[in-house]
Amino acid sequence: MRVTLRDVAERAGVSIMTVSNVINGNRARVSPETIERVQRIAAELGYVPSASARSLSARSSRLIGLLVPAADEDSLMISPHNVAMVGQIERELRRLGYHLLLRGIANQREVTEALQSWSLDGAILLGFLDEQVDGLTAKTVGSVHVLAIDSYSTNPLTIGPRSDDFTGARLATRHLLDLGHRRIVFAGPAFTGVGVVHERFEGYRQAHADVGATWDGQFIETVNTTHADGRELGLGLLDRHPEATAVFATADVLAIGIMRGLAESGVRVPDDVSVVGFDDLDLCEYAVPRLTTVSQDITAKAATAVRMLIDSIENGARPSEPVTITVSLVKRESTAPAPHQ
Amino acid sequence: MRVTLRDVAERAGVSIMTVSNVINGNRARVSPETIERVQRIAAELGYVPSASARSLSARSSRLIGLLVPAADEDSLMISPHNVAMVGQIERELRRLGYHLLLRGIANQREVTEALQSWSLDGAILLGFLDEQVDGLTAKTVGSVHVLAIDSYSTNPLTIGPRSDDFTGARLATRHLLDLGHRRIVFAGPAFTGVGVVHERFEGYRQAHADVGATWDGQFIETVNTTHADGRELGLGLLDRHPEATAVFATADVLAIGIMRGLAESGVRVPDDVSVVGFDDLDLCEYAVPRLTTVSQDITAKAATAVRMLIDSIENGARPSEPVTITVSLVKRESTAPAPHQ
DNA sequence: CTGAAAGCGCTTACAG
DNA sequence: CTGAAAGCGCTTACAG
Repeated sequence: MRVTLRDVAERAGVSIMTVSNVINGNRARVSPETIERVQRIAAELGYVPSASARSLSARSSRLIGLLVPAADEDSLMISPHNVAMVGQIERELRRLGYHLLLRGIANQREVTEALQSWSLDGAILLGFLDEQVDGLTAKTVGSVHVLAIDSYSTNPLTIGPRSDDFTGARLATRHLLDLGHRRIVFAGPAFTGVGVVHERFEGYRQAHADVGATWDGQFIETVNTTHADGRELGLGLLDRHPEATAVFATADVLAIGIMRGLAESGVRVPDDVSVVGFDDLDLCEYAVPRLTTVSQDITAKAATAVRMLIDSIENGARPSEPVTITVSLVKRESTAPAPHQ
Repeated sequence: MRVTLRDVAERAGVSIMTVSNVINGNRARVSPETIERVQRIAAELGYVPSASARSLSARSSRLIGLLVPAADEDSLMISPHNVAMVGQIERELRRLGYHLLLRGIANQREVTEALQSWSLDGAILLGFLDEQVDGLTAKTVGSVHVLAIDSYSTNPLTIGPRSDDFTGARLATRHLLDLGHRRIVFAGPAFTGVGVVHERFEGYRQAHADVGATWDGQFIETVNTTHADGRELGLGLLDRHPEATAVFATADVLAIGIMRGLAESGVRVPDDVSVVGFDDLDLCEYAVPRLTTVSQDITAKAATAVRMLIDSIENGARPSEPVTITVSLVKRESTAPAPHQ
């Protein structure tokens, strides 16, 4: 049987309320001797507060949901980049005395269920598309504080942190331009007028403008963010773009696939073609050659997300605008001066 | 304000109990018309049951904890291999109507707190050392059903699934032996007389015995399971073992590091030295050459873990012995016939 | 500094 | 087929 407040109270010869006050650190209300005695007895008995009882009677559950998209019968769709986020988020929440409920979301309707059933104090959306974030309304989220990571949705309910995608792409492209490259392929998934990929594309464009380089729409290659698609692109790259001397890929996995495709078709990286990625996964260090890429500060992003959310929960300070997390360029071995043509 | 059973009951003109029965599918007890009406009204009102109220009054919380080791101020220590496990476990639990609480554990004492505070129905230990698993007693786990994945601890409280490490290593080593290799280095972390690495070592030894090959204790290389340590080993491998023609590494990341070290020191893989890994991470396909490795059936392992745990919870059928998950050898490009010496 | 009462939203026997 | 009562373990005003 579980040890309850009542058990501790009886043993200590005080009321349940007093024990509750001691456990919750409302010390001003209890005499030092009582505090000491109650704490000792609680420890002896191995008392652990019941979180469900707490969340039922108090307004707060100290439970945060981490919602991640999941195709219906599929596993969670956590990208390698987001994996690190999960670990960091858990750590930050634990440090602040919150617990984490990890939940895959197969369809919009599940969001409400996920948020309400455990009376979550808040929730973090990780890896959702902007359209999905747009779809959240006051009705679906209720009174739960929600925050989306890496979202460019303008939904005021979900404002959170995101990496500086624009600057990252601009740095990466500028690095290539500075090395003398003028025919740089942009490789990434299809994009619209808003969102992560769009921002990275704009950064790529801006870098060209920064140095007065012309830029050609021909150089956009739309591919899925997979190693296989990257390899495919790498294999045919110089057939499609004989003048190209560099590639900026919107993800490391993609970039590494491209490097493989290039290698298999006899193109040397970086001697013939330079390649830059985005994310700075561990993978980059393992690749041959080591991949030059844009590094995101995952720890900062996770910590910021948690801080914003908890702030919003505890102080009612809903953020008014997104926080941008700084990125940096990590130069490794996959980029070199443009070859003379 | 939250919609409660009472709200639905009032609107439907029935008692709270009847609504509860309908929501929980105890249909035998309610007339079809009432069921229909209650369901319609619950949907209209957007009723979502309160999980904390449920778990407080019922014996079941339908909450499963996923406990993962975490150094005190550190992020979760989830290996690449275990990442996939998390996603699969969440999916299986969701399919069965359970929720997942993800919790980092910095010290043994936190286990009790984690298990009791949310009245977990059960918990899965992922990535714990056998010694830590050994330390769990009836007192620390209370009445919570617990299961450890990939553990060789003999603790009867934590019996769960684990990959067939012995057979995996045996297959990998046999593959090398069949290719004519007779000087095969075993590279892995330090191990004792029990545990995952020990099992893999025994498999390595057994494979030698299977073909009547002699085996030399000199060939054991103790390294951390990191790319950096692998590279270090690869760099000096032929200095330390001039006769070696192959390496069996207990992890893919390690194997890929070894391949890099070998390449950097001018040794060709697989022409001069063959390398085999363990895990079959996505990484293996990205490596150059693609890594031959032992594949674990992660989906099966996760599904088995969840099935065993839920079975234990719902039917009181505590497993009496561990379930071994089949492994297989995936031949890729990092292994070739032994060179003539 | 300490306590008795009400209530959070549900489920579980027990009646009818 | 349907319901009234008790209780799960806590917290929140409100008294004293």
